Amino acid sequence: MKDFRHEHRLYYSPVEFAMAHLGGTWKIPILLSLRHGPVRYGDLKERIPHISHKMLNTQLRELEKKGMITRTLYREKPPRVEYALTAKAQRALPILDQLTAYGEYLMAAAGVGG
Amino acid sequence: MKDFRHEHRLYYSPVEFAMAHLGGTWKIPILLSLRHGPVRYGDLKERIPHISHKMLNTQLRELEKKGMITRTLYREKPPRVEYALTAKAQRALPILDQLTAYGEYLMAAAGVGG
DNA sequence: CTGGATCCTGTAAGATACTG
DNA sequence: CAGTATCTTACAGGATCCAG
Repeated sequence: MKDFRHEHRLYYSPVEFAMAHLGGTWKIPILLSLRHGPVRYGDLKERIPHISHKMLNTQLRELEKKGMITRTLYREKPPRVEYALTAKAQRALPILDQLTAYGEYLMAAAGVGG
Repeated sequence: MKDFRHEHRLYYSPVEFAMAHLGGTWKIPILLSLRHGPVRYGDLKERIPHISHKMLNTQLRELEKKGMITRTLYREKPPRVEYALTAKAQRALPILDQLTAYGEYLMAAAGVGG
């Protein structure tokens, strides 16, 4: 596999490119929280325990920029904003489910979380 | 999902636990390089472009500690060390293949790497 | 309600040089 | 050949305050 650049960053493999879209602490929880349809900012914040204000915003901006989610502003008062998965992100859902299952397997193997 | 601790670290979900075993820049390339059988340190270093001496060692130690790989020392001269996947890690291979495929899809969607 | 800006800390990760 | 130690830089992520 040949290296390639994208948005000023160097990648070494397709997996690394995929991880740039899914990796880190928060991207997967956010994507999973959107799997059943659009969710607004405040609800997202409630659904994802421990996420800080800043990280939720940062990650939403990144996911939007990468074309994984859409942002829709409804000009009401107070304003409402809804986030939703794009087709690109929906294609990742089966993998995320497998990652969840694998994580549960690892937890059992490590004897935690029971 | 209830939070849990493991090895002094706090996790919020099974996915996050799985990502601790697979995430970062180098763990997946290392695991994929071991998929067809044991590989020695030097060969591993050659097979994984751009990885530094230090990162290879650090990640190998981490993977070993997490029970994802085994380390076998052969007391020859010069000494030989072989790394191999454990059953736990082998269970991740299908997911890594899907991540590769998804990465290729994302690359095509982004118009890179062709 | 939604979002941005700033400051601060811990960890990831590269470069380099050294050891059995 | 395989591995360690040290130094340094970049970024992830938290706390807090400000704004449309």
